[in-house]
Amino acid sequence: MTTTPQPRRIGTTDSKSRTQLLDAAEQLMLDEGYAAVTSRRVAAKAGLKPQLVHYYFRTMDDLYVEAFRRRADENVARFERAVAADHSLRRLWELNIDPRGAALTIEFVALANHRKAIRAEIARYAERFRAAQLDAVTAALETHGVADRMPPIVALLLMTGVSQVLAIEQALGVTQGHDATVAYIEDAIGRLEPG
Amino acid sequence: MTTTPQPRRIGTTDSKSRTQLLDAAEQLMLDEGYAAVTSRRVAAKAGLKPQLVHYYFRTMDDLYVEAFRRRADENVARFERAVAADHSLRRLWELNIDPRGAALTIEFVALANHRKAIRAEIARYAERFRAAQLDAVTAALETHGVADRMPPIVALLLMTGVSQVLAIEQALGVTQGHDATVAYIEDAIGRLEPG
DNA sequence: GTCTATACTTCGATAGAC
DNA sequence: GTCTATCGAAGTATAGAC
Repeated sequence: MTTTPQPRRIGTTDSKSRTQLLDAAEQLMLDEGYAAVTSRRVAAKAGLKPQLVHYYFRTMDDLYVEAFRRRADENVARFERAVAADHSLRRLWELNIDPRGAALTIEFVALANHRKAIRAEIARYAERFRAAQLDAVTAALETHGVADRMPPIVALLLMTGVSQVLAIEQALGVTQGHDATVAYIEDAIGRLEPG
Repeated sequence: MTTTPQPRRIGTTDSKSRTQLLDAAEQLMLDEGYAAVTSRRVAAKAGLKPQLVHYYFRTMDDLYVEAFRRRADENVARFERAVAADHSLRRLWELNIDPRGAALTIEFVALANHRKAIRAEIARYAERFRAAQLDAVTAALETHGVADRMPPIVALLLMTGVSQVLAIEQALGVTQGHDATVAYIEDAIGRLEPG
């Protein structure tokens, strides 16, 4: 008994409707969370019929994965452009502390907690992004001659962690100590990179 | 035009069915995410009829808030017991690095992003927990005479951030650099608190 | 390649029986 | 105080018309 490969039943990748559906899905997830990203609501926001969601994306999972991948690719590209232009520790910190998209990240991570397809996709992305960031941090710390005192991967995880917490709490409206923490880190960076 | 106060339509707080529903909701949220916490599925898991959810909790939001509050109260109590028995930096770190409940936290934060009632409840809890932890960190850093080099609130946010990132990535199956980071922090604590 | 008609499942919530 | 019968809306997905 072999598994019959599902007919993909999918339109061209550059279809206008397809792009509209992805845009609508992303906006909905941002505004109301992943539970609001249903075929009916996505279609309504895109001004299309609900059945089209299943034409362009066979299942809702496929839509989620596509939406995530599109955003992830864009993020990696943006990061690489920024770092190529200015590979300082300060620039890296600025990129991390930007809370745009933090809500989107939370939603996708929550989704990943119980959808295998999403989890695999996010893990792949996380590793790709981590590797790119690690290169940048390593180069910076070695330039400043402090890579032996703090391993670059540790610095990176600390930076990632603190910016994530700040973003989450900011969304909740809890901001006690945020300014002090940002100041502390920027002060530390300033000692390595004056000006 | 005054707002008619909704008849609360709620059973006694210590009803057995009520507790079963809360247990089922929590388990479901943990296993499959908040989107799976529907009246029908919660009831099925508790071995009860779906309509009972609306009897004990008028709306689904009320159920979410109740479930969160119950867990939050328990967490705060557990933290205070642990810290009262041993108020070292090491014990605090151990409590934070424990990834149990990280998935639950993600789900609730995701819910909070688009449900006002949940957001308010989580924010209240976050502030309560932050205050309790800050007391402990402050006491520890002052004991070790390093509170002037690193403000306690900064140390706390760094610790919270790093343990949160480790927990999330662990759930995703991404663990590069985790051991090194834990070792780095435990080494730093070890220098302050030998043994 | 694009979209519609349609099937069937599950949702939250209320009214009212016991 | 506890639970059931029932409603209308919304969910995913497929088969097939153009």
